[in-house]
Amino acid sequence: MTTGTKGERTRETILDEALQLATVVGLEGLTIGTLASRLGLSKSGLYAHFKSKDALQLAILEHGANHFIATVVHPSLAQGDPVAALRTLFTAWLEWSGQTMAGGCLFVTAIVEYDDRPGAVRDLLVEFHRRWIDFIAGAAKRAVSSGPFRADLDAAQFAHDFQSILLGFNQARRLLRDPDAETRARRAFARLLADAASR
Amino acid sequence: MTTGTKGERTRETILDEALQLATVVGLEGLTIGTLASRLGLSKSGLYAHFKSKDALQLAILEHGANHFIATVVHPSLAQGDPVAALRTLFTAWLEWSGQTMAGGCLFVTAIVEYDDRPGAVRDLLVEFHRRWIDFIAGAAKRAVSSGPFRADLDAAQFAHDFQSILLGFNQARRLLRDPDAETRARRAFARLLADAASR
DNA sequence: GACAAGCACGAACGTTCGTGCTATTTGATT
DNA sequence: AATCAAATAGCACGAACGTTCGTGCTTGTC
Repeated sequence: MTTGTKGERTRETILDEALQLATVVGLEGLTIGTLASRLGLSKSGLYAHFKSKDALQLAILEHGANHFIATVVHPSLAQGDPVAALRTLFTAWLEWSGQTMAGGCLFVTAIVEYDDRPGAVRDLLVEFHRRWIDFIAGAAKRAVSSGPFRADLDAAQFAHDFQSILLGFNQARRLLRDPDAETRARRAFARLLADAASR
Repeated sequence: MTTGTKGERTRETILDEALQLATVVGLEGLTIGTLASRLGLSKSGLYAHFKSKDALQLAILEHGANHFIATVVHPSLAQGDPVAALRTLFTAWLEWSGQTMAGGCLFVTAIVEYDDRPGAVRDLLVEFHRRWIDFIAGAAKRAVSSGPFRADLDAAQFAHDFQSILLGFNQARRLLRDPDAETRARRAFARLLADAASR
C-alpha cells in the first residue's frame, strides 16, 4: 500500500484506470459499468467514491492534470534557461501524448468533446488550458527578457503556435499512426524557435 | 422539392441535421432518438433510411465530405496560381470550421473520437485525411515547380504545418472562444508561407 | 470485546439506447 | 380513380445507462 486510507487508495486506483480509459473512449464514452468491471469492482462500489458521473469526470480531469504537471511541467521547471525550458516542455509533451497516455493526450480529447457543451467540465478545461497557454507564454517572455528571443516577439502568438504544433503531432500520430509525426513536430518547433530568436 | 425521390430527399434532410448535430455532440453522442425528434420524425421512420447506426455515422461522414469539398476544396480549385489556391484553401477552412459547422469542423471532432477505435468509421477518416493532406501537399509542390516556393521545400512537412495551424485555430476558437484566433492563425500561416517562399 | 465508521456489494429503479417487426399512410404510375 | 411500391409510424425487445438503497463485511477506537 502506498499512502492514505483504504478508500483514498482505491479511489486513486480507479482514477488511474479511468484516466487511461478516458483517453480512448472519451469522458462521455467512459461508462461506470465498464470501468467497474475493468477494475473488478461493483458498479455501486465504484460509484460510491464519486457522487455522480459529473463529479467522476471532473475528478478524472483533476487527476490527469496532476499527472500532466508531474510529467510535462515539472521537468521544464527544473531548467533555468527559458529556451531550454521550452525545449523540455516540448519534448515532455510529445512523450506525454505519445507514450504515457493510452489514447493520446486526455485534454485534447476532452476539449474536443466538451468545447461546445456548457457546464463544469468545460469550465475546468478552459481554466486548465488558459493556465497551460500562459505557462508557455511566460517562458517565452522570459526568453525575451534574458536575450535569446527578439524583443518584439508576441509571446501569446508564440504560445498559440507552440500549441498548434502539439495538436498537429497528436493528430498525425494517433489517426495516421505516422512514424514521422515526431520528426515533423520537431522540425516545426525548430522553425518556431528560429523565428523567435533575436537576430 | 429539390431532386430525387421522396426518400432520397428526406434522407438528405436527415443528414443535414445530423451533420450539424454531430459537430456538437460527436458521432457517438449523436443518438437516433434525439435526431428523430429534432426532425419531427419517428425513431423507426428515420432508422429505416439507414440499416444501422454504423451506417448512419458513415453516411454523415460522406455527407460532411461532400459539404467540405463544395465549401473548402472547390473554391481553391478555381484558383490557377498554387499559392493563391493555398490562401483560398486556408481562408475557406477557417470559414468552414468557424461558421458553417455549428460545433466546429466535423472531421476534427470525429478524428479525436475515433482515432483509437478500429472500424469502418476510423478507416474512412484515415482515407479522407490522407486525401486532404495530399491535396495540400500537391498545391505546395505545384508552387515549388512554378517558382514561388523554394526548390528544397518539403511539401509533406508544409502540409503537416498547414494542418497544425488549422487545428490550433479550431481549438482556440471553440474552447476559448478567442476572438483573436483567426488573427493568430493568419499570422502563423503568413509565417509558413514566408518560410516556404524562395529567396 | 463492544461499537461505530468506512467501504464494497447485489439488486433494483426508471430511462434511453439501438434494433427489429407489423401496420398504415403516402406518392407515383397506370 | 385504382393500384402498388415506397416511406413512415407504432410498438416492443433486450441491453445498458446513471443512480439509489439496504445490507453486510472490515477496520480501527473506546
